[in-house]
Amino acid sequence: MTDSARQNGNGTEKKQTRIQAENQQKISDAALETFAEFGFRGATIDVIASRAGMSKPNMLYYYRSKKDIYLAVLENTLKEWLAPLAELDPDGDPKKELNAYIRSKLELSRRHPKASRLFAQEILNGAPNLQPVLSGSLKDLVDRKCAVIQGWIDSGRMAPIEPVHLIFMIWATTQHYADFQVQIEAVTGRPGEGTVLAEEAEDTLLKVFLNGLFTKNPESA
Amino acid sequence: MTDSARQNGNGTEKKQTRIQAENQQKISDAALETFAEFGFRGATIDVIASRAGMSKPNMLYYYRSKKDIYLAVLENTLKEWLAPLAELDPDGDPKKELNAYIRSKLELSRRHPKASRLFAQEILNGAPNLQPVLSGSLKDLVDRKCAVIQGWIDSGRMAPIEPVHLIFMIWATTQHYADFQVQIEAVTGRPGEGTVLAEEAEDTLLKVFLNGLFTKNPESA
DNA sequence: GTCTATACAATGATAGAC
DNA sequence: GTCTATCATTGTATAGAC
Repeated sequence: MTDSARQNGNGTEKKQTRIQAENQQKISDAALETFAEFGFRGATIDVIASRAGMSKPNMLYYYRSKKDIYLAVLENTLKEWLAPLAELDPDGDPKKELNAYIRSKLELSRRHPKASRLFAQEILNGAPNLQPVLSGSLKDLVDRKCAVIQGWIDSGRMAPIEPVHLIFMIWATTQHYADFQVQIEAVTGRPGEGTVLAEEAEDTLLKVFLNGLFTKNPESA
Repeated sequence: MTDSARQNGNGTEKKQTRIQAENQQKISDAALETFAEFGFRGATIDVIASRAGMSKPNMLYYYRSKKDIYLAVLENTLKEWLAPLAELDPDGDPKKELNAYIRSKLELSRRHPKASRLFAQEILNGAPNLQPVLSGSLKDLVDRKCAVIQGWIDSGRMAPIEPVHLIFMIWATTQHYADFQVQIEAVTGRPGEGTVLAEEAEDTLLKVFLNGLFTKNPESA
């Protein structure tokens, strides 16, 4: 099958490959949507093919199996999902750095809510495919950034909280607008406005986090 | 079938009913665990019956269908899940009230993580069974509590944030420890310690929220 | 590359003996 | 109440024509 996409002697390999790429993209989009909604086991290749606008066997011409499709979309979205945290700069101003991190995470949640829900499903399922990443490169990254935050705390530049729990707080609050979009729209009575609501949340999130972390001489709890 | 549980002339109806109740409990526990992990479509009655320690037909003697089991566990956990918010007392001290709310939500997440994950699955699936509740009684409750919080803000007793987003922030941060338990354990390198980690989070959560909301004259963001 | 037809396994649910 | 056996349906994947 990869062969048929390659056997083309006149230098127009790109043309063949483009059709393939377009279909793979359609499949990826449909698969992301479906896996994000129902998880790996709940999603069916039938529904994915239907949403991708092609027949089931044709879809399986591009990916051997349901699992192959799943792993492809999971990996596709993995890099960009972990990217923002890496930007936290030890030499920057703590308040500006955290402000930027919260904003970029919230924007990611707004722009790629399905990716967020896909990860949520994978984690809820016990992270059978992501475990190595979570306890490997992600843990390493988090450890490093916790050290950065701890450094800011030790030099008295922010409130003394537990860095790792602050990171979890930021993940939770930002991803919430993607993962629980349906609930948020229902509770606010604003169906279809998930993206707008996530935008409107930015003010409150930043106020609470930044005021909470960077106010001098807080009253004792 | 309900008949056979009732036809018992000697007043020991409780004895019959107890067996039934015990089995229903076993099924509920197994179903909660399974639906929380795989969602409605991903969970199989085979796995549920196996985890409940009984045969598939026997389980279906207690509940007609997979959907019946699902709706039962969903409803079972619904009331207690929505309870804490109702306690927010307009006449109480804002800081104490929010402190108590955050603590009770976090405790709920710690004590019933599977219930939390069950709701997460239902929401991710598009809340096909909870929609009426979300946009009905839950919306009403949230609306009322938002008014309470807005009252506190208007009287200058807490920082001017958007009440509904504050509520979402609290839901997100507390439920995160249940819903993403696998990730949290992996990232911290402390497998099996999800409950402990949620306990340890309390300090940081309360510091950020209370300092963020109740500090006078915050620096501007 | 795309389709129809189909093999084969998994799943939800029931029948009927005990 | 509980079991074994079974059935209808759905779901994954492949065969093979075009």
